[in-house]
Amino acid sequence: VRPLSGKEEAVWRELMRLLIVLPRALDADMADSGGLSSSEYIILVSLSEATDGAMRMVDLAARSRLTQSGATRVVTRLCQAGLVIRRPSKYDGRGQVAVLTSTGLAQLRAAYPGHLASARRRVFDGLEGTDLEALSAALRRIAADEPIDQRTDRIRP
Amino acid sequence: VRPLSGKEEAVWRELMRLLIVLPRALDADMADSGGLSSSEYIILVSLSEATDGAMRMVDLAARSRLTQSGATRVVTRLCQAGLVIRRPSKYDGRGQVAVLTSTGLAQLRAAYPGHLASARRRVFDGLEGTDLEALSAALRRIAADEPIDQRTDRIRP
DNA sequence: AAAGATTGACATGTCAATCTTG
DNA sequence: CAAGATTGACATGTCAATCTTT
Repeated sequence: VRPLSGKEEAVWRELMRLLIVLPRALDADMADSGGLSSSEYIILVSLSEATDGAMRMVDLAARSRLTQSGATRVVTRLCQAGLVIRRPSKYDGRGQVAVLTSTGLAQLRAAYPGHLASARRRVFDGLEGTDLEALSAALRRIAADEPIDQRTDRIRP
Repeated sequence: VRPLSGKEEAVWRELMRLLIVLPRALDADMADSGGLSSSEYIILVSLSEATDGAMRMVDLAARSRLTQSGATRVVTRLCQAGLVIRRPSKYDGRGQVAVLTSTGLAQLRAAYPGHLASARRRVFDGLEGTDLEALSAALRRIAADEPIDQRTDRIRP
């Protein structure tokens, strides 16, 4: 395999730095402001965007890009905190559905301003004058994987 | 704070995806090929680039962007595997120095081709025709922090 | 007191195994 | 048997406390 060119090397280093530094910074911000971890936040956002604030565990795992077991763990935490409720699927005896509670929605809304500020500060403040379309296009090509289709609580094929 | 524009939103989503997906993909590749985790790899690379393959724990932690305690843990693992040796600093009674062994260097070299292939496959194969300079410049501005100065094994001020 | 290094307690999330239903 | 969900065992890395040396 051909070694990295100088420019590639530069991209690689920045990318590796980002992978370490950015999650830490964002998580620290979140801990300060809302008290929600990033995984918890993703789960809540996913639920809030779904119909009736409800999603099956598999879909939730796919959407949040956690393992199924990881999703189970996070949802368990959120249930204990009263932000989410678990109920069995009506259509599939194997299925469990996580449902966002009103408390959960409230907490999510309360966390939003902090997250926004964090995104601005850590990412977009530095990107004034950058071609954002080119940037997101480039990022989209890195570690590209299949898009995640929206599914519903039904029996699966 | 001003909400994210459409373009910003797109960048944000891709960035979040990357932060989750890319480390997993890279770690999986590494586990397959060399048997070194990414933290172990970073530590070994840092040592290999230092004079005499030796570095103080603090500097190693800064360079690898781990906590001091995190660095201690990784180095402990590497010592047990015989890839690194620990010795006290000659100049500072508080200091410990991690030294790359010949076995460690060999293992690092053995892991290199796999890492290169992984970098190409996961990142650069998708970036054909992308302006790499613009990309690394953009990445550099995200979560920017102070650069890490190269230090030596001496008494500190 | 401050810096360097380590350790204990803990949080998080993965993998493999397990249980239930389709 | 395959899919969905969960649990046990484990790896990794952080924070706070501790010990030693400056």
